[in-house]
Amino acid sequence: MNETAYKNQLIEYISARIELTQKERELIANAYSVQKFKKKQFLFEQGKICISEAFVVAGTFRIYYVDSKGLEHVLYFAFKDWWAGDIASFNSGEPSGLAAQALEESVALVIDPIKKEALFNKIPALERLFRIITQKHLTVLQKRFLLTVSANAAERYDELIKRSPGIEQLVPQHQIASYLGILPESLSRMKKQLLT
Amino acid sequence: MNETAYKNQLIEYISARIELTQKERELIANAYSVQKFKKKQFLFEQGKICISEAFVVAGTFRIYYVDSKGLEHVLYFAFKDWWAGDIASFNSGEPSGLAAQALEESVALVIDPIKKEALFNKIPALERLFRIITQKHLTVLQKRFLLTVSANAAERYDELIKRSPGIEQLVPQHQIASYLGILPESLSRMKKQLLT
DNA sequence: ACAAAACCTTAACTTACATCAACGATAATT
DNA sequence: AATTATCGTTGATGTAAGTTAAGGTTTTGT
Repeated sequence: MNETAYKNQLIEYISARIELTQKERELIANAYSVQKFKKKQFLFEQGKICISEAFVVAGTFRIYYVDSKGLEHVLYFAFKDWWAGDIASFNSGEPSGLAAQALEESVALVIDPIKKEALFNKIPALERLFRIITQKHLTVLQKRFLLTVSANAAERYDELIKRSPGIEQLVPQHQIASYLGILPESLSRMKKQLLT
Repeated sequence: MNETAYKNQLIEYISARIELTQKERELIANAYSVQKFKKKQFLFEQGKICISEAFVVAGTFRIYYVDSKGLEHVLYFAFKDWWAGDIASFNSGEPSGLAAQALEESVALVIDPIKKEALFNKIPALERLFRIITQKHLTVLQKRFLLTVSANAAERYDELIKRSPGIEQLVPQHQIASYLGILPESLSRMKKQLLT
């Protein structure tokens, strides 16, 4: 697959949501750059400034946080056609509290804050689209938070499997445990119990 | 305090962030309506469509979720100069998963989705401001989520007291427990232990 | 092809917080 | 002022998930 094909994937994603002229398509395609990632390679790292916002076109990333005790917590997985970034760092220029790492060979379209700002000024409808995307992300995170505080690990596991069937083929089990907020040992135990 | 004074509070909040002409100030002041709330009165209710987005000018609201077991979980408190709403329901027209209730006599400036959309079209800079506010809300929720999964109740309590000193004078202790994700009994016990 | 990582499972033990129940102190309502 | 809710505390007991440790399997890199 060549660069143009990857970029067309983003153009399709955007033009399914807002109207784009040919000129605007070119502006967008030129603003983003194609980046390939080997397994375990980072899109951005915790503690460094995140100047990469990415649209995943192939593969999978895990976006996670390492706490003060050294434990990792997966905030979300980014699959094909998802966005990956640290909004806080990307917009403020402060060091990121998150890291994003490829779980397999992956490809992403990446933009930096300056180019994104310039795009917004040239294509106002894009700014509106990103406002709506951010709202959507907020509602998803809100649901995730409320589920985390109101349901136990087995219920959260059920919900994940329902919402993302096939995720167990894409993501190692200890990463799923980290997403659920439990240890791999606990997930293993839980799955054994669910069988009975 | 009269209605104009309340509306000026919002105008000040906005004009501290973006430039506003006199005409735009009037447009904003006319789009919002002043609503007074008695203790325990609802700004919006879970299960009903939320067509109210509010800027709190006096008092305090709790925004919370009632889970399938009937337990309440406080998502956040909205104090003076904070926003309160359910973005998901407000924007989609679907029933709200949240409720917002006044914890004391309170006053809020309220707008509905149609008037807000109209305002955005008349004042494009306002749309940009709300994109930034939504991003900010997302980063706050993200921090709250990561703290919830990585720290124990005592650490979360410390963080809350540091971030919102004086909150214990404003909000009853069982609401703080609900915000922390523990039962009132656990918070009571915890505070006793912290004293030793 | 082999060694080294990475990953998964099981078991015994520990811990943070929930649950259930009872009681005193405030605050709201008539 | 009296009555009723609401709120905070304490104690005994229960439980989901963490911790530690070990062994087996699969994947990766050279």
